[in-house]
Amino acid sequence: MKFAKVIIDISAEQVDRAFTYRIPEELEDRIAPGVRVRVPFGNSNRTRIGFVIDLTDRIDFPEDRIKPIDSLLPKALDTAGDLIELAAFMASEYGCTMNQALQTVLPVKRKVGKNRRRQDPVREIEVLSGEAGEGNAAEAKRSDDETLNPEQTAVCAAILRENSRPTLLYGITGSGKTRVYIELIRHMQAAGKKSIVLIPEISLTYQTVRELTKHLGSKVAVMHSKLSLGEKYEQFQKAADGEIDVMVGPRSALFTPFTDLGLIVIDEEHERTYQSDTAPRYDTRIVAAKRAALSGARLVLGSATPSLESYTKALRGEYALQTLKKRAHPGALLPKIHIADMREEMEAGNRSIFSGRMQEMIRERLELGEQVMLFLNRRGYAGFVSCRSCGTVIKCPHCDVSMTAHNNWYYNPYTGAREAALLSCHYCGYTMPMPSSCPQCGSRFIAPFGTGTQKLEQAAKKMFPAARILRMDADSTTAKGSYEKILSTFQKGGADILIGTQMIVKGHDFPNVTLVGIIAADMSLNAPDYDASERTFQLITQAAGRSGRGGRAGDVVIQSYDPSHYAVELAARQDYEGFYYREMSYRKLLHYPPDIFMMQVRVRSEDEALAGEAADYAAGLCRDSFVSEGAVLIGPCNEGVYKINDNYRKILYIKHSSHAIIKKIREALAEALSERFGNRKVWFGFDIR
DNA sequence: AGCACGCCGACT
DNA sequence: GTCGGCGTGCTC
Repeated sequence: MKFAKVIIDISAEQVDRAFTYRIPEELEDRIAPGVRVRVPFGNSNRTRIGFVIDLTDRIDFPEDRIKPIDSLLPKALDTAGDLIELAAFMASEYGCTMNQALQTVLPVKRKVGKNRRRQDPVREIEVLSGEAGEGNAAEAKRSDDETLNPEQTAVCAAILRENSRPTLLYGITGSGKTRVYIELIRHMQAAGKKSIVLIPEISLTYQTVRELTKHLGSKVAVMHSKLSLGEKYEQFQKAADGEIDVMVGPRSALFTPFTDLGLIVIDEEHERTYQSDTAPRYDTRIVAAKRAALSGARLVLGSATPSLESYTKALRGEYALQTLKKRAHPGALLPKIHIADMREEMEAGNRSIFSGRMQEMIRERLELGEQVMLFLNRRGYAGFVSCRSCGTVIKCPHCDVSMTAHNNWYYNPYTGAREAALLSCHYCGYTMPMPSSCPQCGSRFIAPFGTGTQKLEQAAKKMFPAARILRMDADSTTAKGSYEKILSTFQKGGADILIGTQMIVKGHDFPNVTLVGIIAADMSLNAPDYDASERTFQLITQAAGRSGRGGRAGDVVIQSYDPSHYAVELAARQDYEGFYYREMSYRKLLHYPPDIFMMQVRVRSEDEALAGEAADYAAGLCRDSFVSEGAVLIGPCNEGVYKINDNYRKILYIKHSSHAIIKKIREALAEALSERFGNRKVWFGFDIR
């Protein structure tokens, strides 16, 4: 092969195509798809870096104008050819440049810096689990039995039989999904094949990781989000060198350069972290399905609360569906769930954060020397507005999502309190003044909902002065290793109450926790997103699963201003199917995903007028050209937080029932917008759900 | 993204 | 007359 197709490392559409370069003889045997090279580029022959994506003998460009590759970048990693095809898929699926896709898919060698101390992530987890003491020993005993129960065996066999479709593994909490993964991985190891296990976040699921490393030993490598780029590269290097069989890690671990991949597992597939928030904004589940197809690997998506999207695909037959309905340890009891109606509490004169039931049960646990977890699912900065007397939440008349109070607070001269002056809708931009009394019942106790974990901690300290309280949230875990410190302190019995945001509800096993309190189930229920109910159902179901794992049945108290809401009720009953059908009927009625496809078009500019002009232009294009094709346009309007970093942010939504058409619309829009605004300081982003 | 070419305003 | 503005177009 005398020539190489090279993508230049510049993320601009105009140069995002393959350029042909001559391969100098001395480099002939070292140039392969996936390697990075230095090449002369442009009029001035400036040296630029590029990715080789293909080798060829035939050229479609005058030979005398073809320049030679300058040199090879040191220590380039041998890459599975599949990964380049995967990058091409991502570029087309998510409308990013090939360069961006390659940057995401191909590990780039960086200096191993900063976190050098942390040599072996697996050992780090072992150290942590060692500290956990008896809890760990007890768990080891429980999982000693290597045999699967009949249900798990059947599921494994069915997954292995499924050779073209991904499998959705719906298994209730405690049904032993991890055991199934381990069995599948062993099967692959026996066949000489490699496995990738994706998890939402190491710190949140270290128990799953521990189980995997314990059963699969030294052939497992673990990546986590605190690894430097250099360290990630080192892990990838091990995979490329065949030193390991299994890679466990967050979504970027999907791109582990295994050449003989047999299995991809996505654990807790409903988690939002599987959606990338930087370009290319890919959905790990979609890209994983592509990678599995390209390399003939099995894909398993596991969850106790599958995303509506995945369950819908399973029902349509696009995914195979396997279920685990039995708890793996017959002794393990489901927790008892109590719902506290906060409106009644209000009526009875209780204005504290804790319902009478919650106070009573916390006291009881403290006396018994058992532990309590209090969970507050605070989301975002924007607060919804609700009536403390009747539970009414102010909603947008056009969108059926909560109105939010944000960024426009004022100090009420009568009460001295900071209050919202204006409410607006996240979706259509409709605004209304903050009402002074409840439109439903007239109560004056109507206010933005804003309880935070710090406030909860203070209240708990005041109410239970003798209790030792730990708080874990984004603010208290910024320091390295602080997660682990808080968790291991709590696990060793160093505190009675652990207060936290959603990070405390995931996959931890605290045998002495016999009470889980969900302080405000309505918090996520009234987030201004169409999937707020789904998120709430998932959180409550997962949180409830935390209580009483040590052989005793635990209790869960759910506090809500809207306790009859189906998400709360069905989560309390652990009724996933019931929730699925109920929520799907709502999505169908209002035309939200996964019933249809919805594209977000985001517009940003430091120039407010330009942002507005660009958003209006995009909307105009859509009305002129796509509405006739059945597309529905919503907006444009200001984003929930209109200005960030001096950038004004506009958003519009385009809905369509066909994925192919919505992609076509994205391409047409992207082209027309770059034609019109390409040289102006405005940025566009597209995102299809 | 850069860099050159190219065609119109105020300056040594 | 020339220096320089940034609009348009190309990069193997």
